[in-house]
Amino acid sequence: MKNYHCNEITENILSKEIKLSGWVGKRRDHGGIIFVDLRDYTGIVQLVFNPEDKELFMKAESIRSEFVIEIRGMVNPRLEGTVNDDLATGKIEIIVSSLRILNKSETPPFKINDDNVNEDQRLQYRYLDMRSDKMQKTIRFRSKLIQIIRNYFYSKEFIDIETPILTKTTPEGARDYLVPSRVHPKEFFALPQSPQLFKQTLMIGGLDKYFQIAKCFRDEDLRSDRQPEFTQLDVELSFTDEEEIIQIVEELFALIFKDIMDYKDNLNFERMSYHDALKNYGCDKPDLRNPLILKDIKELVKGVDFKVFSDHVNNSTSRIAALKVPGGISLSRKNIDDLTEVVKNFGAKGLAYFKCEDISDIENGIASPIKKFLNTEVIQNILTEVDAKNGDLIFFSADSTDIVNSSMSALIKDLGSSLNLLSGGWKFLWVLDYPLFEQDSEGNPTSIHHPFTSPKNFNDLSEADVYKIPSRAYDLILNGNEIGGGSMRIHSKDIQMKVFELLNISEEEMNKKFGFFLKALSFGCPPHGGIAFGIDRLVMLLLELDSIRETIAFPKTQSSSCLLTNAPSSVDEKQLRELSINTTKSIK
RNA sequence: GGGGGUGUAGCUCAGUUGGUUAGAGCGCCUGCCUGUCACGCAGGAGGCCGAGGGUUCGAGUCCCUUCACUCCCGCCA
Repeated sequence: MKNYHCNEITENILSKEIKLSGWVGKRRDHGGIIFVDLRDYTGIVQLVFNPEDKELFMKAESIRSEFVIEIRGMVNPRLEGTVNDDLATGKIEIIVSSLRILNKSETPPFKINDDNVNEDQRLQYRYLDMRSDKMQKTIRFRSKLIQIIRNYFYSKEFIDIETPILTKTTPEGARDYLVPSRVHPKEFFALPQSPQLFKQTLMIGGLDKYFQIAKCFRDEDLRSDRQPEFTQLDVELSFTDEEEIIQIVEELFALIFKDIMDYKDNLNFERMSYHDALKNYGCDKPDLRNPLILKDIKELVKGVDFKVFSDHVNNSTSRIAALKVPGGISLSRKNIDDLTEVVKNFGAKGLAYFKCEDISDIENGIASPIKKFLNTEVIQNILTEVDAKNGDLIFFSADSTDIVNSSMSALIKDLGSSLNLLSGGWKFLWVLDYPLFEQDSEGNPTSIHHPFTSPKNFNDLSEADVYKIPSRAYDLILNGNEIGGGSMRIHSKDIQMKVFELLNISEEEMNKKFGFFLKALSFGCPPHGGIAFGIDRLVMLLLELDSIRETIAFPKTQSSSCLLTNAPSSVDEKQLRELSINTTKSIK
């Protein structure tokens, strides 16, 4: 006899005897008749226990929530007036003839599909949480996504290669998770932050088209979209260029959206330079669904005797920007105070604004706490620059370029969602023309992507201003979230050494850390490039989930612990001795 | 490393200016109930108020320390 799933029980198999197994969702005992909602991952079906069979009925009285049962019974149409339209199987029910209790269950700490349970409870009892419709849907979606990705790359004759999890520590970048070597006292493996050097080495090894669904590890602080171990789609090709990689990726996303997103329209991939992204949106991952854009007004406030502006007018590392919010006049004092807190988070000192009540009358029609510092001509020029209309609110930010950009992009993001300004569904954006380097907090050059990214032209490396050297990097942004990034790589040892040199890495240091790779580059490395995507974050975006933890079966909490297993945990002295390890902090 | 929020029954929460025996809904247990599907009715059990310290005649409530969870900044080549 076939073992059915709950959603397979339909009016097509009426009066047929079937076998069904699953979990008890809910028992409704009416004394003379018992109803049980039987649940599996496909849905719920109602079982009916009648009192004629005394033994069966008594057994049914003993079952409780989350018992695992197997039943045999007859599929019956429901009596008139007892049809449940809220249930997919609400037109039928199963008259049970035999019941096997396959396993009992403790009373669960929370109901399976209760969506009002705190996350720490759900993580502690992840196996119960997983029985919920939402988790089932997410985890199965993730599996299908990975299946599509694998099939796509296999069909394009890419090969799937596993790279090591125990590998060599990579300096710079994120902190590594370290694994002590027992055989080599005082030496450590590191878990990979990404398979970057291995995949490039594969190219040198003549494995032209590589992909991997790779686990990566970074020992940094967590966020709602960041986990210490995560899964990356990693791709690398030889004898290729940016356009080919972009085309491969766009084709993949077209397939994903068609197959599992139920999306009929053609996807539209826009392109924007890094420079334009920062200028218009203050960040390199703009959300194109958001209509708000920044305008530079430094030139317009040159002669203004107002310290907030004048401090930055002649500073080349400062920016003065205006942000017009159409209809923003309706924002209350409280709203604006809250937004001020948002920008203060990013180091901004405050948030000045104009309320445009009547732009034809600058004397009386513009309300602003900073109006007294500005003459009519300056105000008029600003209104013209942002193309203000009556009812608009204009925010101002003046500070170092970094602070203006980060605070104003946060403001744009906040206003976009709080004022419901987002429109247009799925917006993909390629950000191109990144510089090779940016300045770190100590004023030294650091790679925007990673030090293996190729400069646009090799002789660009002799450019006097290192921050102007263009690179061959590209990022893919979806609705304001970075989902993938890649580049054409350096394939010449000399260029690679030159880039290390510009990053102030001594020859001795580069040989110690990357010697194996520099040597490999010298043995006929083909031109190559690739890209990588964060799978967890992609699932989160596609399913519009609040946190990356929802996409991972067994995620870590914000303090990088696992509530299910209580990892990490202390270890025996004996284990430590074997590894030649002394701990410096006492165990809590 | 820094800032914000939360922590009271199994779950989700309320708890006033410090003042008798700390509450509710759901869940759980017992009994009754033959058409429910948020079943109904009656009764019942269940609390180191996250932990430690302090102020006070008296602390869930005030103060200090600490832990856990969470959001954000830094960080994440």
